[in-house]
Amino acid sequence: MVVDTELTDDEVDRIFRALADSTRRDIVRRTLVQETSVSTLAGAYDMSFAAVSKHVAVLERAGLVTKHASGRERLVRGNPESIRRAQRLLDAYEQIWRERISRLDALLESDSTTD
Amino acid sequence: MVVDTELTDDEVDRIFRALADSTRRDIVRRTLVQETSVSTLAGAYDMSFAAVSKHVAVLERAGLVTKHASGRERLVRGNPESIRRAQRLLDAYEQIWRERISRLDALLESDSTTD
DNA sequence: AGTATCTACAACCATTTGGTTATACGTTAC
DNA sequence: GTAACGTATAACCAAATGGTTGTAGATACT
Repeated sequence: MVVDTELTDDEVDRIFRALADSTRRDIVRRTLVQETSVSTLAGAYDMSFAAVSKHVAVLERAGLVTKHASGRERLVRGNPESIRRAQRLLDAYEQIWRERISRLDALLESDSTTD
Repeated sequence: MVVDTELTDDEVDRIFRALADSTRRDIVRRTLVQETSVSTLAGAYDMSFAAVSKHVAVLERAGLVTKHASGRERLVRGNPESIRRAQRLLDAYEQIWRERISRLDALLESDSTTD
C-alpha cells in the first residue's frame, strides 16, 4: 500500500519557488532544528515582521513548514516529509540521466558485438 | 582534492527558481535524455520561440543546461552535475532534521539514565 | 544571389513577487 | 480594564517574471 506521492505541476512549482529565496531557506533550516514563533523568526532578519510573515506563508503553501497556534504565538515547524518529496523530484531527473547513459552503454555493447 | 562545490545564495536562488516552472522542468527532462535544438524544443510547447528561448536562457544561467552551437542551431543539453548539486542542497536539509532527531534521542537517553 | 531557417534581442505588457506601512484583532500581563 | 505583544491582512510600490511581436544576424538550401 503505497501512499500516493504524486504532485501536480502547481505543487512542484510552489515547492521550488519557495526554496528559491535565501530568507525562506533559512527559515526552513531553523524550523527543522526547532519550532520557532513567527516573531522570533522576524527578529533574525533585517526586514519587517509582515515580510517574514509572508515568507512563512509562502513556505506553508508549499508544504515546507506547518504552523500551529500556541497562545498568541504561531509556532512554525519545518516539514521533513516535503523536503523528501523535493528530493524525490530531483532523484527522478538523475534517474532520467542514468537511463540515458545505460542506453548509450547498451548501444556501444551491441555495436561491439555486431556480426 | 575535492572540487569546490560551494554555491552562493544567488546561485542556489537561480537553480530553484529555474526549476519552479513546468515548461523549464520539461526542457530539463528532454535535454537530459537527448540534446535538442532550441527550435525543436519550441515546437513542443504552445508558446512562441522567443518564450522558449528565454526559458532556456533561465536554465542556462542556473547551470541546469548547457548550449553549444552546431551550424545555425543551438543544441541544449541537460547538465546532470547541476541536478546533483541541487540534490546535495536538499540532502543538507534532511541532515539537519536528522541531527535534530538524534539530539532528541540523546536527550531521552540521558533522561532515562538520570540518577 | 536569393530565400528559408535558426537564433538573439529589444520593446512592450500584464501579472507576480518581495518589500513597506498601517490597521485590526486575539492573547497575555499587570 | 488596559496596555503590550503576536499575528494577519490590506493597500501600496518597485522590480522581476513570463509572455508577446518585431527586427536583424548567421547559416543552410537551391
